Amino acid sequence: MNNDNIPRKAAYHHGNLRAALIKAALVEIAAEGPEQFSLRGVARRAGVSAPAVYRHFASKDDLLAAVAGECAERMGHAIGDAIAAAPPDDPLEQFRATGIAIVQFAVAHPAHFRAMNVPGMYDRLPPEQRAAQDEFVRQQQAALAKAQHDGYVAKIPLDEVMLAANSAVMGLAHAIIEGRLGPVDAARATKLATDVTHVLGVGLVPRPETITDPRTKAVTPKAKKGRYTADH
Amino acid sequence: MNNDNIPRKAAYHHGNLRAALIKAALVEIAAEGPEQFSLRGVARRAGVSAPAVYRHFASKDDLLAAVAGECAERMGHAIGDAIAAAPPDDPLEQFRATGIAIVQFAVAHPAHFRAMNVPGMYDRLPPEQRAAQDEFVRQQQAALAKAQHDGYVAKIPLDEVMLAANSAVMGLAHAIIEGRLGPVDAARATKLATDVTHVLGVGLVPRPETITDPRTKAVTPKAKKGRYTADH
DNA sequence: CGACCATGTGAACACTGTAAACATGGGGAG
DNA sequence: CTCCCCATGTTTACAGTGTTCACATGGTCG
Repeated sequence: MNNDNIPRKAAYHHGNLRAALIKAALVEIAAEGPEQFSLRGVARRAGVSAPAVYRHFASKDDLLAAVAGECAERMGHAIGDAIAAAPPDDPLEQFRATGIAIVQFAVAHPAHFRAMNVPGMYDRLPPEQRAAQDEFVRQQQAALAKAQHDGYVAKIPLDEVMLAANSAVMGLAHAIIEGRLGPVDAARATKLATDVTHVLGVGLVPRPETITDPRTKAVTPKAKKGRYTADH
Repeated sequence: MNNDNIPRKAAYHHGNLRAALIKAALVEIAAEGPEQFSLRGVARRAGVSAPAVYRHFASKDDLLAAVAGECAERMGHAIGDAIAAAPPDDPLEQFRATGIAIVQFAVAHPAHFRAMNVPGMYDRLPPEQRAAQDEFVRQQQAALAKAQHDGYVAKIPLDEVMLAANSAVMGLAHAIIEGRLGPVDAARATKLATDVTHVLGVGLVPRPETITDPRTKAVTPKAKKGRYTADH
């Protein structure tokens, strides 16, 4: 994101420490995991003494928030690429691609993924990166809205679908990197993500007016213009 | 699980330290969160000096695994209760209830929930509690299988449905306790879980042979005895 | 009763995050 | 060009951590 030959604020003793620290933190966090992550370790890695970090970050948590922001940005790019690579005339497939991209990113960079999925991290994200993340969500939502408008998706409220889909994807990513599914390589991760989004997708395809309903309890989309009845 | 008046191994200096330590760790972890969790802190809380912990646990991680096991056991009980409270003749609703129970547990005890959802924790779980967790999964799967057999659930492979449903529930729980959905109280958590399981449920209800399909790309359940085609 | 061994303690080590005082050197004012 | 200032980095220090070792204690069993 920043070339060293363009010192935005100033070129100081180190060159551009803040950026170097974030970069060092990224490799430290990838090597040790976000829990073993040590401020002194990244300082060592950057060839600098520990308190120097405090000239650029208020605390260890602040540094962590910065790297989380960087991670969010990278994942955002991966997602953007996935959208771009999906069929441009198929918004549902675009939406689905975002989910698969997230799982792939998580399995490729588990530590980075976990670094940004930490309680309260979203609120602590640097505003710029948070905006980027919001922008991605907006894109995702737009694709889904278009898919729904084009008739690919049942008329369930958008935010509910978004929540369910994102929850499923995030949950799958967590399950994988927590090792609950055993060792999972990139190929298998893609397979699992495909399966999960497939199950979701089955639910999202609009259904005809009458459906086979063994009992009257379950979903009955007859009366109210396509809005299914919940049972609570 | 263990009454103090039944000292299984022996009654020693403290009474039953191991159990007391786990209990102390549970309140410590609930108060400080699983990252700030401090071995010395729980030792203090138990009125004992730090190295005493090492007579009962090999390391801090080992202690954490024990509390995670305790948490898993508690959540397992909550899930069991939820299944018992669901309509006994409605396996799909039972399955759904497990998901809602998980989200409710997560929002009620976020720190405990996070303590057991940590990379590699499942493998480190005490065998007994891991067995308990496996047993819960088995129950869940049985309910789902029965639901499918009874015609409530489309003929998607069971493990895929399990994965999708559990991913969605876990993802929702994570999203809530990470604060990405803003402040969420118990009532709202239940609402969200209901919504998500509802979206999923819509997908799980069997659909007739022919469906409204705007293009030929999407799901087309015609030929292969109910197995939908994936697109990769 | 007496010895043993499981259980708990105190001191110590390497490490961590963080604060305060001090050193340094590049860039702008004169 | 010179000089001073202030942003940047260092040294030292402190409290707290996980963990180990040598030692104290006391219940249990021969």
